[in-house]
Amino acid sequence: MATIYDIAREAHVGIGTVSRVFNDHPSVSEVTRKRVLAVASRLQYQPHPYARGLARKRTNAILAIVPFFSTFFFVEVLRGVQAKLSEHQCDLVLHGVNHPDQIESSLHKHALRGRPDGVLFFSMNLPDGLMREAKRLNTPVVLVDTAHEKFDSITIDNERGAYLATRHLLTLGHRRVGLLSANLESAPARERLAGYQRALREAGIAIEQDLIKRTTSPVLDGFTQETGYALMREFLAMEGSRPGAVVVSSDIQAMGALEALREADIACPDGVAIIGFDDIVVASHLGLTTMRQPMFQMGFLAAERLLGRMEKRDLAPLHTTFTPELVVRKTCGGATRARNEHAQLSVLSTATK
Amino acid sequence: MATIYDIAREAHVGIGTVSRVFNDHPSVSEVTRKRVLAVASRLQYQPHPYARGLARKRTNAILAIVPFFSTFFFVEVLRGVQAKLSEHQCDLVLHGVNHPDQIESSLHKHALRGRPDGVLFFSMNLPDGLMREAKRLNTPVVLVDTAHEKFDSITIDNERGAYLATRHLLTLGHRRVGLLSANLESAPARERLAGYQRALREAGIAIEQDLIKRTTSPVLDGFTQETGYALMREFLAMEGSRPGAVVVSSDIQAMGALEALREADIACPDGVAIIGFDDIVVASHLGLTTMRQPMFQMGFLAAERLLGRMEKRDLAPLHTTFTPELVVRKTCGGATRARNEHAQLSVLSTATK
DNA sequence: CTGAAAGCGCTAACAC
DNA sequence: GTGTTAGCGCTTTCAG
Repeated sequence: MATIYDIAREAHVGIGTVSRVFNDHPSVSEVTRKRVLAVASRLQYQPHPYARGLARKRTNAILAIVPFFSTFFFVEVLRGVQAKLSEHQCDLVLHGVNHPDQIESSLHKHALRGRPDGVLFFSMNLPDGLMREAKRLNTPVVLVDTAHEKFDSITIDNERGAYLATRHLLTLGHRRVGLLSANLESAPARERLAGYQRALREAGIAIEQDLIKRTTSPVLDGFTQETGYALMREFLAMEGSRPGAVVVSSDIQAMGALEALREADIACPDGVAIIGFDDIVVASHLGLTTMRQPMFQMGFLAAERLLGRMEKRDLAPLHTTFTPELVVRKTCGGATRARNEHAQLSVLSTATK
Repeated sequence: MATIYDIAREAHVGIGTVSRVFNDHPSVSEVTRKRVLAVASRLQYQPHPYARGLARKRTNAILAIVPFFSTFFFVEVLRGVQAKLSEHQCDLVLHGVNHPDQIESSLHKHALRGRPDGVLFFSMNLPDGLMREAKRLNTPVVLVDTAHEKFDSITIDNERGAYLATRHLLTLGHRRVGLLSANLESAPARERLAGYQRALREAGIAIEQDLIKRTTSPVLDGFTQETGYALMREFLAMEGSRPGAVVVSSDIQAMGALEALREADIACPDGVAIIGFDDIVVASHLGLTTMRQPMFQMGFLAAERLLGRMEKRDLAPLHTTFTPELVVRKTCGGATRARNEHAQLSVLSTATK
């Protein structure tokens, strides 16, 4: 591979000039600039990113730490991240975590060893180790789908999402609506519970504990198809007092719930209506009415914010919350939504605290 | 951040010695080694990967070019890739491609600019541009889920998979088994068709063109839920001559097919049996009997081979084929498979050609 | 505007 | 064994 020396020699200029040309430095005459560029392209010159990184003291790489266990969500977000990053000649290095417990250990070995210019941390509780390292190295971090007061974050308003989901059901005329929750140890699960309760309260409907089913399973905090199935069976076992509609705290659980209904031979919108949360890819295949999270946008914004933070590090952390958007399909009855469901901006608020 | 100079000074040794310590060079006395290590850990020293890369003339990064549109598959494979890579202190940089057409252009801007030590290329036809660049830079490439005679590849034996799927149905007693195919422009679709036909021929069953439904849709080569739905409806419209079982060329299409059945109120194993292909995550949720592709293993092996290739570049390309494995669930009737379905080695063959 | 020179942090010969 | 030195390819003063 050609280096600046090669092209400097052939273009009869100094290496400094070559460097300036490739850094859009203003003080280079148009003629020499062209000459340099010509030689460069003839020699198929490409700046060496590592040499550049060494000299500039940055790597032009951002690290994404993602949970390999929640595929649906993070891949979509990553698309958004890359969309933004590719505008900036920036590499995306991926570090997948297979299990939350494994974070601390795997992180220390790998994570910041590569000295990324910034870090995107997804969906998990920010481990102390990472936090300390990031502070020590002064590496900007933006949190996605999780939060911490000391760092920028992009999150979903779970409370409001569940509130809207519940309201949708109420609007459709349901009075007995249940909540199929997850493990309340998890913050999203708690927030979604709160939204459900608020909607009922506002509608003047008493909250019945029997209509709130939850799990203590630690596996993915209960956000699994299995718990969805099991908890729906509990609802079905209620016989006479069974709810006519159920807010399910995730699409993946909704899949299990739907299976339980199918097994029990209960029609879905008619026997029991169901609304999910997330809008994972298969939701549309299943005709699942659900609350969409604007994943691509979240990723895009996350990358944007990280890039921005790399410039101005000392501003107070910014916290942006997206509101999930209702996507009406078949599992609740009601109108079918128009086909073009994409690309709607749904920012609720960005707050500094 | 501390550098080798800092630690050399404090440990009263030369920088060469420090370097040797961190490269496990044999000729360092145990005492100085310990002293150096002590100082290093006190100063929280971490070798700078870029400086190291510059000096060693390699980046310790491998590039994965993945199709962002076939999420299910590539994330699983990536897990395998990372499992292997993490044994080698090697970064995984991700480049997602949103649409096959976009490869050439997006690649030239981004791909090898980062000078990865190796490239993993997924599921798409190897673009000429990439091929030339890789040859020019002498960067090893291994192909995953796609092949090219000049490069190593890890693929799935689609013909055999479809053959086994069809045989499963025949074993279950079906005589009229249909094939719900995709766009035959795509190699996997053609290979799966071939396997289906071979199974019938071997069983002495005449191949009826009416029992082979396909699409000409260019969208993802027809591997979509929509075509599955549409083609299954064609089968259902056959009335009297309708097949009792259908081999579907992908799980995603099988989802559509199942929906068509549900709509038509036809029971699944009993009215029409269905077998899919891929074993994407949701297959188990749906109780879909299917042919599993050992994705994690494929990724692991791909990384292993790439790492190996980085050592010995000049051997003839190796082509490894995995055979899909039958996973019996509910959509064909028959025995339910044991729960522990993971981690079985299912290599068929590695060939040099 | 442009050339020369001093690093960036580390590896790898090369002497001793 | 260990210190010294010359790069790796590029950026960035500093003169001119």
